[in-house]
Amino acid sequence: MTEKWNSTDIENFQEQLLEWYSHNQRILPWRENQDPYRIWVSEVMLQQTKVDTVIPYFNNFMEKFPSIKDLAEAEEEKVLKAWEGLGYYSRVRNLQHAVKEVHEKYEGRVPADPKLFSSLKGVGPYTSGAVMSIAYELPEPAVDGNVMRVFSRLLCIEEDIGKAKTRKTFEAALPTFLENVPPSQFNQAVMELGAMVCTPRSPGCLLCPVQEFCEARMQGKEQMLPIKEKKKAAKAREMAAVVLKSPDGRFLFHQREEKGLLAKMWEFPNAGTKQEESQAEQVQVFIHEHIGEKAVNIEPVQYVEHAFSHLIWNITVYEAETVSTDVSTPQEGVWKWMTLEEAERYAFPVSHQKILHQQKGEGK
DNA sequence: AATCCGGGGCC
DNA sequence: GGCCCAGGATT
Repeated sequence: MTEKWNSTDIENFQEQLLEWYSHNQRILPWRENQDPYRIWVSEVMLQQTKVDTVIPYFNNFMEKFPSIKDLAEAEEEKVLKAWEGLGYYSRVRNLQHAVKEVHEKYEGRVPADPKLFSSLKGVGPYTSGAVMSIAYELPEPAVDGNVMRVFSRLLCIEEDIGKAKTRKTFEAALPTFLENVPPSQFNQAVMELGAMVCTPRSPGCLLCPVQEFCEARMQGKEQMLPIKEKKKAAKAREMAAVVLKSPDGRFLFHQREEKGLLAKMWEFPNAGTKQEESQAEQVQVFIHEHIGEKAVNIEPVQYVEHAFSHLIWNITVYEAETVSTDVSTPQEGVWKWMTLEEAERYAFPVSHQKILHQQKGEGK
């Protein structure tokens, strides 16, 4: 792959890239220092998530959980709440699990050893390489989407970057490039280049500090790379959710299971509905089975459309009232009667935040 | 190796 | 509506 590169090429490439990075890098909160904990948190937040989205979450998270110890000792509910709206919620549950391990086994110090660090929950090849190189200056490759895009063009690598195996091709090419440079600067420079210049659509080759080294550019193929297979379209699912209100102004909420979609997030009672049958009747049955108590004034009040990557929820929201103040909760699962104010302490997926907002009169 | 797991912003 | 994003765990 790199047979065309002699050591002088490598040096010139490194110098031009690092020179560019030193003047063009964005000022980001996790670049203030090389605190391994801060770098780690930022890298987990940045998984499949854009920098602009992460910044406010990162600042808030650091305010609430400034150190390994703080996060290790925090209540899970509070941690999940700090992640509310970011998505991929297992990231933060895995992060807290791993941080507890660091707190207990390593005296609160992030191990400066790729093998040990990689063994922690939620730390894969990318995150390990990123934290080890950025925080500890270890010459580890950190191959993410940016790196694969930049190097697929640079070296004209035509493997499908959607395949799991392809990452290894890039990891194999990188060690040469990591010689005799500060690993933290080099890895971040490649990612910054991918984010700012060597972008997915219409790459800014004319502004690129290493355009003269780019094999794809020489062959006029920069628009064709990287190769990535297309994904299937999302499937729609009809749902009904119930805003069930008791006479004393509390609402029934449910916590989702420990595994699967939106694990451990809170929500209004809801279920998938069949299109062949009357949805209002299905809601009636659902309430009866779960509450076992008569509900009155059942009526549709809102329609929520929510798209995930691979799934679309079309939720019709119903309001209903229980007759008695002496309300019970269903046998199975975790349920809670709360006022809307109390519910604010818990983490809800965006789809159900839309319902909450409507109920608070912030709707539309 | 393929699938699951969120949400937002861009075209 | 499709695509992409500083990916990892599970099957």
